[in-house]
Amino acid sequence: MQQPSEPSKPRPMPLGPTPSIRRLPRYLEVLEAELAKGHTQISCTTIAEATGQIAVQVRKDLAITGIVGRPRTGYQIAALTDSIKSFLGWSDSCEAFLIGVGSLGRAILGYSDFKQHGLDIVGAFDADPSKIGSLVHGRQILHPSKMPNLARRMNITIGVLCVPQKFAQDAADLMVQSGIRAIWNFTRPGLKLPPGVIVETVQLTATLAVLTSRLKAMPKDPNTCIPASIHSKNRP
Amino acid sequence: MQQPSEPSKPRPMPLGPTPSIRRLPRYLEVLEAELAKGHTQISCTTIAEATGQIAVQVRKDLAITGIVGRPRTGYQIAALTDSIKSFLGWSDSCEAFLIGVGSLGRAILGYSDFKQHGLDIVGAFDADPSKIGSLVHGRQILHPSKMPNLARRMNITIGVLCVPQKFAQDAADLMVQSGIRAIWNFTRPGLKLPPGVIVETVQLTATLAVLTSRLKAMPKDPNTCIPASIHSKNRP
DNA sequence: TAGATTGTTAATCGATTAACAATC
DNA sequence: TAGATTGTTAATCGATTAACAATC
Repeated sequence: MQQPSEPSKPRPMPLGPTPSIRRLPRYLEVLEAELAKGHTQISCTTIAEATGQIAVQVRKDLAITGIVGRPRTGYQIAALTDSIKSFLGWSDSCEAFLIGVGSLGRAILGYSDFKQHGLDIVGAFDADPSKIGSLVHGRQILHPSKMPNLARRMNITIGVLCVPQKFAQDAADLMVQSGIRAIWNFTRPGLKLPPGVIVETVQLTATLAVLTSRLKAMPKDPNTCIPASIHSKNRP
Repeated sequence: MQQPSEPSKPRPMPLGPTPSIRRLPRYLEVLEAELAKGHTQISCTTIAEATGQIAVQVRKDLAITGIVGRPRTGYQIAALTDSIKSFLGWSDSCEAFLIGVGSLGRAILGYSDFKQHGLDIVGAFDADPSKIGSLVHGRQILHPSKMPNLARRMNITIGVLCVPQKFAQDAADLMVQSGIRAIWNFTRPGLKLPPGVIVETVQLTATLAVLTSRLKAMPKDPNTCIPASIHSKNRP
């Protein structure tokens, strides 16, 4: 699969299909659990069972990371973990800045798991004077005007955007000016950004829409989410 | 499209494809903005431009809600809004309970926008004795043991699951015992639930994986997220 | 060896996009 | 009327699944 014949040429880095990439973090969790059980090898069948998928899909997903398994034995857990992390850019956690320390920004700052998942938020910014200087989960809040210099000095390439909607475009512009090239966007989609800057927008309302519409479409109590009575299975 | 010939028969409620459903909330935002501008009519072309899509897709997406437009004029904004909200189950916001008032749970409780998006969190639970009784964004935190009775009394059908991973299955079981039939899950996927209970899992690490892997695959600075120098465009 | 598992090619499935007649 | 827009059928595209030879 990988042909390391010309290591000097800047190879066209494989992108990989989005659905596969989205499944990779889940596989990492399974690998960690299996390693904790004392196993060193794992097969696609095992991963598939643990994640509720079929083995072929797991195999295809793993293949995009460049890993090569062995028939009969499967994959070395350690090597597979490295391969996935390397592909995702999670080998060393990237340093990131966060702007907008409202309740969501605060929650993200407090979610320490991200450090294992490629993201280490090393700076937090907010324009609210009453917040500046205060500590939130160990980070001192700075004024956004400090971002450009600091980001360039620290070579920050990832920004987490959590400001209120009306400040979203300005804050994104500031990130771009600061040399940030990838934005994890918790504001609405539709930011105008120069080419070469990557955005991933988290739309919580999209998943909420799926949940509520499926609930509404359920066989029982079809037209409302406040059923007349939960127990009246067969009304006359 | 809609043939209201047999209103008494419990019609097989249309489900609709997930990608379309995920886009509907975004259209609602556009409709609200257009209404604020004083418009009463809107075409798919306009919605498509505002959301960065093509008109046919918007039309197909809107069609799943049952709305019928008029050639030349498009759709009545008010009627379209109602149709989307009705399809999503957002006409009246559903009352929901949240369990796990850590930093993420706190953020969700504080995010008042959800009330416009079909979700009104009217109860918050946490097993931590130091939290019980305290107010978080206007809700008093209760012990989880109070959930079953309260949920049945209030006919709660939606639960928001924000507990630490190790308590996830127990908390989900408690929700099911409480009569909750749809779970918005912020813990890891893989909850074991009886048939008929709907789960939507929010995997922030999945979107983070897409962001970091795309960044890693960018033409500039391909193999690291800490570039040697941002300004050295053409190194010799 | 036999059998489980891999990697890969082909078939299926579903969503997106294109094409176009119908309509206001 | 002419032209923009809708609803719908057909074509394309991409992802998932099935089938199978290769391998340890």
